[in-house]
Amino acid sequence: MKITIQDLADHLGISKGTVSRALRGYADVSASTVERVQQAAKELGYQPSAVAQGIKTGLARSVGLILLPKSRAASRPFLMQFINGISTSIAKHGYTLTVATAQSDAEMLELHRDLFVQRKVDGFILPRTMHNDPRIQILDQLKAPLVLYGQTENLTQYSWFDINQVECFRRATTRLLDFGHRHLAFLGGDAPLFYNSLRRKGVEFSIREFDQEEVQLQVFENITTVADGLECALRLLQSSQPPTGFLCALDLSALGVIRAIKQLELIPGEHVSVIGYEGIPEGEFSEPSLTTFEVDQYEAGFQCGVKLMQLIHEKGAKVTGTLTMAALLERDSDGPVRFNSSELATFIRNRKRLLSSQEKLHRMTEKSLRN
Amino acid sequence: MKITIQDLADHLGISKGTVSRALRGYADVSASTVERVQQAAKELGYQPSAVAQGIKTGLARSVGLILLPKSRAASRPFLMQFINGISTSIAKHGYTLTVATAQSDAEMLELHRDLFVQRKVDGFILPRTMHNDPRIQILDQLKAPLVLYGQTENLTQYSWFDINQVECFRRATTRLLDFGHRHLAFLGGDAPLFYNSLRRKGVEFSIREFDQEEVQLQVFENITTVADGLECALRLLQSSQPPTGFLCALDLSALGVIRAIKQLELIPGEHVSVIGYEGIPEGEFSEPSLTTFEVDQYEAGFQCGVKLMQLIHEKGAKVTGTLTMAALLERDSDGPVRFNSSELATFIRNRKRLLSSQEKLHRMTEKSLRN
DNA sequence: AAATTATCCGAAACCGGTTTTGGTAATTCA
DNA sequence: TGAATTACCAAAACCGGTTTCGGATAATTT
Repeated sequence: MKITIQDLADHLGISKGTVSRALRGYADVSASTVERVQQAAKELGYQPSAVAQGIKTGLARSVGLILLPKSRAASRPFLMQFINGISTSIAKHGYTLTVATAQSDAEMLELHRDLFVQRKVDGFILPRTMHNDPRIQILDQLKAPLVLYGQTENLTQYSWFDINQVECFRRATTRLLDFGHRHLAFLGGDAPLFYNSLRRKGVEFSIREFDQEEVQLQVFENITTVADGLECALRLLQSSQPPTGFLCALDLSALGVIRAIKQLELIPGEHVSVIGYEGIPEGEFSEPSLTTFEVDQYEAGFQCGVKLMQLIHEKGAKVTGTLTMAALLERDSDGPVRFNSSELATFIRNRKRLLSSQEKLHRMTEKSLRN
Repeated sequence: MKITIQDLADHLGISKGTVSRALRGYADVSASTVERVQQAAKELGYQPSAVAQGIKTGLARSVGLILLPKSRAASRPFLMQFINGISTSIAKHGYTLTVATAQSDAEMLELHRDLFVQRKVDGFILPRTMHNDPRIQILDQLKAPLVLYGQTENLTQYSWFDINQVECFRRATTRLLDFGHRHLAFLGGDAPLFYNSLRRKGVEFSIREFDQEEVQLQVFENITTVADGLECALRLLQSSQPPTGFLCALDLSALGVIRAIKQLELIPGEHVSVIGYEGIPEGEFSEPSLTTFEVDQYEAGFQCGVKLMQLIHEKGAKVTGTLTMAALLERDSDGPVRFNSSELATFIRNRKRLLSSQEKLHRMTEKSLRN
């Protein structure tokens, strides 16, 4: 069915070795033969089998990307763009992307090992780096080329690409401080992931830089969903010293904070400020729209692909690290401080009393109407 | 570096053929030898090279999925789950998923051909089926196994999986009709894609079923973004016969319609009803939240993978088609009709006059304040 | 005890390419 | 004109597996 190099050689009346050398561009083939072979290959639609090529070269011409979908409902809005970036950059080298998913951490490690040992991939891109990432340890043993999307403890040993998240959160925090906010809360994300400590570092750095003892910061971790953010903010806002500004490691938790603010009949961006990170599409449609950092996932994928190709192809290639910035989307969920923390606390208490008395009144009215 | 079958054979003092037969489970190997080989393979961490295996078996043990990201901003929130479904089902057969992206239709076709001819994949999953899908024509020539995610003209020739979108839109339409709406608009999506005609068919089917001449339906196509939906709805609502119910082929356009309604100072779900399709996360956070159909992309991917494995492995396997339902998420963007179309037109006209006079007043006040 | 059959495994062919080796014919040089 | 290159290509080895073939040994049957 499929045409092989032998078919092509027979058709031309030459040996398959010559066909191969002609197509690979060896010098010891006459120009006319090269021409004839290329012509015939095009006519017959011959393309060498990547599988057969791989056996001699030892390369599968594929890079691995292993995903860990937390739940069946999890959405990664920009996975498409990340994949697009990787695929676009590696396609230049005739590479394709092998994607697999694991349901647990253990399975994920096993998958990395198996894919490389079975020579299904020549290297890996590791997204969502963790502290002392176990994937790195395993791949190191196997001497598998890898590129990190994110940072880790030892940045000189591996190639990596990342957004300068320290700088992003420094800017976000300074922005709130400039707005006059003095009571801040940082809602961190997945604690084991490396990004979390970077984002917190940015917040702390900005506050230290601000050089004022009057700034209060409360730090929380593992606030990863809308529900988490909602619950956490609701609790904080009803405390005696509520924060007037929220710095959220994730857009999702920021959306939860906005919900909490509205649930307390306050206006996000006026009474309480919120800044997120990632630029998920929901942020544009929430009310108010979410101030956040927009991450270019295409670029991230592209750069990771480029770095991996270097590692695989350039003999003795140096590992490289790259930091870029994300764009701040100044939208409507933050602004100049209206109340300081104590005033806000009082406001919320009174508002609450008002609300409950309104409700009481409402219930009484309903009752009297029924009678 | 990497251990080969020959290394393992030497280590055991037997021939590599026997090692292979032992591991492949041939009957003509003694139980004790099988045991010894398996034991040694585990100890030395031997796993056969998929590349080398593929050359004899003719299989790459990979399935292809080629994506076409419309723009660098495009988000596919559930791609992760679709991939997860595919990967999970094919992993049972030792298969992995090869993902590539194309920037144009022509490049997409070329990629399908190349990946199969180069034997990088053994078959394809084709998402987003089109009318007379050119991918099918090309892959048919190559006799490449394929599974459609979506339907097409000839459903008996290929395996496919799809949501019963006709039924979904029949239900959505009947729901609006039951709510008392009589002037409806259908905002279709990408015209060349097959889903579009199915969704419209569902709307038309429901109206015919309703058996009432009084129902008015306006149909539009290529309304694929929030901006499209906004613009289209704004125009329709300010016409002399505005629809009171919008059926949107895509959640994104439905979000645009909601924006348009709010922009005219109307209340979505009260003055005008909107129903979407897909269940994107933004729909949950919009105000009001969007009534829509939730599509299980994991299940879709899983089923496509299962069907493709059947085609590749079961000799003379029959092609199969499967239809399932999506769940209706009854949220707040639709409800009982409040005004009929004429009343709504009057209401919008008056509201507009009111708004502009308010604005005039506002400007006068500002002017007098400045003086 | 001889003949037959089963069991087990080594040797070799094969898959579709790449790369090395070696030989012939044509060309260049002295 | 003869020797030394050079240009070109066929043949063969190789990559790491799978599968076929055939032979040696052991077990069973007659």
